[in-house]
Amino acid sequence: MAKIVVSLADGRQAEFNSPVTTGEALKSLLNGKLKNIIAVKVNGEAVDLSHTLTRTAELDPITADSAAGQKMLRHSTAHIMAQAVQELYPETRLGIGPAIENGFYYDFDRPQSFSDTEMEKIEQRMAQIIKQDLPFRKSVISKAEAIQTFSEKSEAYKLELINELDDNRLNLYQQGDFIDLCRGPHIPSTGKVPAFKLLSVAGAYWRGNENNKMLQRIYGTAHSSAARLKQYLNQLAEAKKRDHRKLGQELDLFSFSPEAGAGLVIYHPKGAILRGIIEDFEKREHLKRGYQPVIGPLLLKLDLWKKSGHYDNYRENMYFTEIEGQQYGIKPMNCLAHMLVYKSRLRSYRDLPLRYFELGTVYRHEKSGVLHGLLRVRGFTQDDAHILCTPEQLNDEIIGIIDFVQQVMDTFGFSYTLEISTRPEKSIGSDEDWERATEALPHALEHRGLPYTINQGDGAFYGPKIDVKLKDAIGRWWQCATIQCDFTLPERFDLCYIGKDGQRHTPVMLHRVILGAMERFLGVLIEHYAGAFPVWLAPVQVRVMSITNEQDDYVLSLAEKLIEHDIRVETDTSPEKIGFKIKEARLQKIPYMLIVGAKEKAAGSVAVRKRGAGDLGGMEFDEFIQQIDHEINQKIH
RNA sequence: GCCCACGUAGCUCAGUCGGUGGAGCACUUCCUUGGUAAGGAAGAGGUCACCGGUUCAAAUCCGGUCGUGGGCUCCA
Repeated sequence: MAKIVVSLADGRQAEFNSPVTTGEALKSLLNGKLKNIIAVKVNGEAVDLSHTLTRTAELDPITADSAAGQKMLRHSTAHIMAQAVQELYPETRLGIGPAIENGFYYDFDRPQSFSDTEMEKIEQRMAQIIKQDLPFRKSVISKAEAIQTFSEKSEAYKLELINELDDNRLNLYQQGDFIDLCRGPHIPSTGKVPAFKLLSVAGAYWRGNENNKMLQRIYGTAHSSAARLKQYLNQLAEAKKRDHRKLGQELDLFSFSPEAGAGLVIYHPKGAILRGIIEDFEKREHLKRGYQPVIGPLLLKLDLWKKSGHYDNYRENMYFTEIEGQQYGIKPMNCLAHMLVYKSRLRSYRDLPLRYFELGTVYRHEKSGVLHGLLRVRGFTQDDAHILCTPEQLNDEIIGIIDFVQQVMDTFGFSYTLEISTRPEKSIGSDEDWERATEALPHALEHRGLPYTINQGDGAFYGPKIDVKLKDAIGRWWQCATIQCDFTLPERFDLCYIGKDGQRHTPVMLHRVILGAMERFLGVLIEHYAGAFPVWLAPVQVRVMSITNEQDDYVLSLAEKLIEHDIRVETDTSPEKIGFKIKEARLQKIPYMLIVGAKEKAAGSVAVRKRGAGDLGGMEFDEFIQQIDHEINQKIH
């Protein structure tokens, strides 16, 4: 038999005359030290440390704190949790249990739901299993054997998975008496889990299909050390502090009222100002880029929604009403009125592209369980536009929108991810049009060298789309900007333009939003800045406060001057000590405090305190105005 | 919509075994005029989300409705 040569990337080598496990091979390469290594890549493929090498290979150790290692650690911890659950509650049947970002889950089918005390018991049993240091043993079996094994255990969900697999060689992993169907690889033994915690229990449909049974999903997390776990839990606690729902109340930006209805935002003065600032910014940016403002009605006749396809494809999300026997639909999208603007006269190819912009308020019937602060509501306002252009102009228009998105996101300091969503099952339009549109989108992104992922079957019913997603405080992604191709609606509405050839042609339409919904964007924005808005966005930019009530008149005169400079200002002339006034202004995250006592009043100056920087000392009033104006104009964040 | 949990003063939260509800902050009044993260005192504030049931008696137990939270499904 030929010699087996194993090597590491740094060139270290070892030779063996007979097959060895990867674990043994690594031991001899690393002088017996494996402490943090839980698996290994063999010629690029991740395998267990118990994997047997039969030929020469390059090894790349996977440590517990690497990305791949953490994922494996979490996946193995999911198995340990399943073992604990079945030992404690043998009537429980298994769903699936993968690693996810920052943790893992396992889905269980059990007649009773898991209570808090049961969760604690599960956690304790897991700790015991980890202490026992049971090895994860892999075995490769045939499909028939797998069916036999899981039939004996009455694991119907596992059987369903097995039956759908084409491969006749399946992997089983066993630790103690617990056996699971699993591709692997796993950590060598249960004792290699340094720190874990169960976090929550939630319902989850089997295989993500709402027609299937709802299972109980237990979420948990595992880390390569107790310190890392603690750090992660701290991070979660910190994230909660910047939750926009909490900040929205603390900063008096908005509220919801059960009396008004779920998912309907009540903007308080400061929230309304913030939104207004963003809307003003948006209007200017759109005008700069050749968009024309238009305004459509909130209700349109039902027949129009039938014509557009919304009634057939989007009815369950719409609200309807009746006026003098005539049926109306409340708009869930803004496109219809924009098409009516286009249709109001005959268009020439010389008119195109036409870019209609509207801060359009829409209402959608979202299922009650999905409502979520400002991030998912029933009434919201989109920074919506519809671009009508010739097919030849399509690419440039998409590129223009992508650049627009990039510039706006840079202004707010956001990073984001791009996704292309393709044709869904429920859709209208010809195969040919879908193909054309689906090609145009990646083309534009590639033209700008932007990375993206594909989201199969997640497009709108009328066309494919590019989605821009932003992250909230807890790490959830929310779709904000979206660019959607549409060849269908212009046809349905008989839109046309006269081409160079004197003939009628159908224009192409792009639906697009930049911020998406003002509500959602505000929510993400609040979390992004943790409520400490840059000066240009802050609802209150300056609070002027007196040291003693002797200076109240001076405070009021300063406030007047600031208002003349278009600075948003509040005054504090309460008979409190200055420390108390500062505390209150800090809690409101106001960017600048102007503190004036007898000294400043006499000199006509101000003492400036800046959020994050502290006491800046005395300053001439004009100097302060210059400084804050600069910050506002440059939109410094 | 589905699963689980929760709903007590404007806010954050106590409230034991079923026996007519408390604290801190905020608010009002008074005192205090103090130079960079909480000065002091008094007062007011509640149909314990709502509706129904069990009970001599319900914030507490049960059912329903509304709302909220964590998820699933679905979307900006």
